[in-house]
Amino acid sequence: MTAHWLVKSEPGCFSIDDLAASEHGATCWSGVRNYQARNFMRQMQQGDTVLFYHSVTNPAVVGLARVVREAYPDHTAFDPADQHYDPKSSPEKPLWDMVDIQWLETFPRPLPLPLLRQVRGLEEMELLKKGSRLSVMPVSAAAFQRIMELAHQA
DNA sequence: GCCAACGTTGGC
DNA sequence: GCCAACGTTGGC
Repeated sequence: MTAHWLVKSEPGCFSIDDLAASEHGATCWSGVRNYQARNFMRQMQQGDTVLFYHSVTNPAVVGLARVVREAYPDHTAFDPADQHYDPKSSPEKPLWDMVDIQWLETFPRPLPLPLLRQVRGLEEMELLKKGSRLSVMPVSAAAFQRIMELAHQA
């Protein structure tokens, strides 16, 4: 059974265009330094679909990707020069994981956060909950369906 | 730019 | 184990 997820990224840092422009449209989703988000990534399976969300600037769900490699150690945590360096993680005892995701599509029209807040049936989405700061979260099959419909409405 | 909400750290 | 202080996220 395919599961559905949502990942957040600041477009100024890494946008869906950056993903699409990556080699094979794929990238490692590194830099996650939150246990809850990490644990969700560990549950991701190859082929799971991933909604791509732009945070901060024009917050919106902007496209779709899929998991092409399941969780493995995030090597950026080992590099003292990396922005996401974490001395508590080492190649011998990795603390943080990442997955690889691949671009599938950029929606013909992005779905802005204020719009999503108005959609009946999405009220329970983690994304829409007050104070939600999770950067990786599960999405129910129903919510996923609804969002895909909205994204492709004429 | 402001600030609310949240997670983490560290003193005790 | 508690909790205050701090840093970060992210909407507005």
